[in-house]
Amino acid sequence: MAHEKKITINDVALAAGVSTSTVSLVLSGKGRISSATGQRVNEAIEQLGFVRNRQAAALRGGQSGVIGLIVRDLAAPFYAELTAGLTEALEAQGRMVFLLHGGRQGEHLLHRLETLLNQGVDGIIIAGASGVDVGLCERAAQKGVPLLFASRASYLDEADTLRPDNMQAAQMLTEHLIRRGHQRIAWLGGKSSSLTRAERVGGYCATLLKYGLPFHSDWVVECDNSQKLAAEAIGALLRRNPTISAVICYNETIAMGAWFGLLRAGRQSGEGSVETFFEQQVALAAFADLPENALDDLPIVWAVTPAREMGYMLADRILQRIEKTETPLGQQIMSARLVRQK
Amino acid sequence: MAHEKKITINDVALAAGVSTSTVSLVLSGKGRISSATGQRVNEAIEQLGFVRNRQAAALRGGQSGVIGLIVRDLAAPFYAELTAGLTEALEAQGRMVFLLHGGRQGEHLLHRLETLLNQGVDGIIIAGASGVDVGLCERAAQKGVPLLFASRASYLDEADTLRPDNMQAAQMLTEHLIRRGHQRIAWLGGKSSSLTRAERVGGYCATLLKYGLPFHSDWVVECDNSQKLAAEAIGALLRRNPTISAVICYNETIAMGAWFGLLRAGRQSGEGSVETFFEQQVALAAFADLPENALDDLPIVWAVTPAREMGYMLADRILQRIEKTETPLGQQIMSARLVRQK
DNA sequence: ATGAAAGCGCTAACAG
DNA sequence: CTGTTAGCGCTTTCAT
Repeated sequence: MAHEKKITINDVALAAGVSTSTVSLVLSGKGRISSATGQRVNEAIEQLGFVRNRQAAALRGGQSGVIGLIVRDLAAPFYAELTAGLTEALEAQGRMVFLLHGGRQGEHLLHRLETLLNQGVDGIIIAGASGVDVGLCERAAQKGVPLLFASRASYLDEADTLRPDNMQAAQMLTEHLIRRGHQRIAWLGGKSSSLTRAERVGGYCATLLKYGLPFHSDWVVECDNSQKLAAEAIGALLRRNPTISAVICYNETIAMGAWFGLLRAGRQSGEGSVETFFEQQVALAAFADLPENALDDLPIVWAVTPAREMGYMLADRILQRIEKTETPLGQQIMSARLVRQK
Repeated sequence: MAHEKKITINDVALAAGVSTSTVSLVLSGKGRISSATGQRVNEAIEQLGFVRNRQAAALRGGQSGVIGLIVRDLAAPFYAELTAGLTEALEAQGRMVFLLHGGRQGEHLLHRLETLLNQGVDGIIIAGASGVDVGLCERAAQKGVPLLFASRASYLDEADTLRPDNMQAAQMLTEHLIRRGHQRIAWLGGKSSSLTRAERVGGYCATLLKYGLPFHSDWVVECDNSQKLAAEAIGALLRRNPTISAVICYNETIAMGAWFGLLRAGRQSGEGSVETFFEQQVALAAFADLPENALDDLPIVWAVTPAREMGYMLADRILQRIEKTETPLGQQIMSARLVRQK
């Protein structure tokens, strides 16, 4: 392999007949350089096809142009979208992303953070951490590196955080059903240990009460994340409480399962009237992470978390934190969007 | 912000009572270091919580420990899984991943490559590029940086490539149906311009012929990627050709749509017998990217592309190329797995 | 087996 | 406005 000779600012300086520091100044646009010199330097850069070596820059103390991203689970659509959005936005700003995957464990997290810190990243984003110890924030603060969290619920109170507005999403969904005339609205799916679910159920419950509608704790059904189980659960629920006219589902899987369950329940009865009842009378609403165009085929109302835009916002926010040294920390929330069948 | 002092190999050297070069040697395991010294150095490292600064190492000429990854579309499950697998495997080897997103355009690709090269990455993986010009490979070769492609079909003939075995997957699916007694097997979905589809249809067709079964070009139906359209298409197909007993679907969306279509077709007829016929007699098979556990609820046989394992393989392969300077280029294919309802 | 010294490419004082 | 200079943290000959 014929390793090509690298062109450095020295070569550029030589070609432009200036010193290296002048080139550096032009590159970073800092010093007050005469436009004539700037011109000449830029021409030389162009001609030689010079690209600044960020490693060296970072080593010396400048910015590396790199943001570290620790993602809990890339294979989950929510995080994939978020990562896509973040990467896109950051690249548009001429920056790059260091990707670390699987940020479950606290201990590992600290080590990962350390790794990123030592790579000289300009900022760090942790997506999907739950129960973060303050050590992380302190460590980053010590190093003077902005640290930002993105999560699905409000785990972190003292850190700079972006998260979806789960309550708002649930309120929106519930209110939509109520406006459509539903009064007896049940909840299906999620594990009660989930904080995200707690927030959503909270919004659902609050909205019911706000409209003076009944809230029955046995209309809130826990369910593992499986279509099959959801189908069974909704069948049982409706058999026990035939007056329920709408069900809010915790996510896409539950919603699909619920829909199958309605079909099946209608069919099992063997009676046309009941079949019609279930299919036409029970409305389905659900939360979703997927981009909207994937959802347009089922008669379900969705509250979609705009994961990609969360990525954009994260990019904005981290850049802000990097540029302006003293940006106040804070919680930022992202509203969901209502998506109905076309 | 109180920027903490960084611990460098100097600190380690001081603490261990050796010179910096000794520490460096221990770190890279190169020089012949006495086990006693090695011990002492490692203790010091441990105690001080030292983490080696890769940037400096890379700058000086060592390895950066970083692999560049350019992904076409992170939000697509296939690439998300692949990226997850790759990142996981690479991290396990103490390496990191530079993520660039959106590698559609050739021109941008070259620029992105240049960016990565200038970050001092040890290797580059491009996932999802189609129609790559040779310039990329040459450029990487000039710099002595291994370049690896991952794609969904065999676009690239001269490069080091990993891709799924689309023909094998289609053969497997078709053969499975034939073994189950199906003789009249149709194809639904995909656009005829897709190379992936071409390879799959090829496998399907070849297997039919191999078993002496009929291949009708009008049993191969193109279809946009929408559940609704797929449902309509399968209805029309079966109406035109009522003897078809199995349908192979191009992907998950098509398969779901086809399934709905079968349900609907059965229902529309209003006759129990026809309903039973469609539901019980028409077998559905399909290609899928999703991890297996998401697929267990529908009576569909899946050929799943093991995207995550492709990520692992990519990691292996790039590391191999990095370590052993002269690894022959080559095409590597990844077989699909058959997944049936439990 | 280990240490001394010379940079990698760049930036940031400080001079001029 | 621009040049000089001194490193950032690490690896790597070359001595010892």
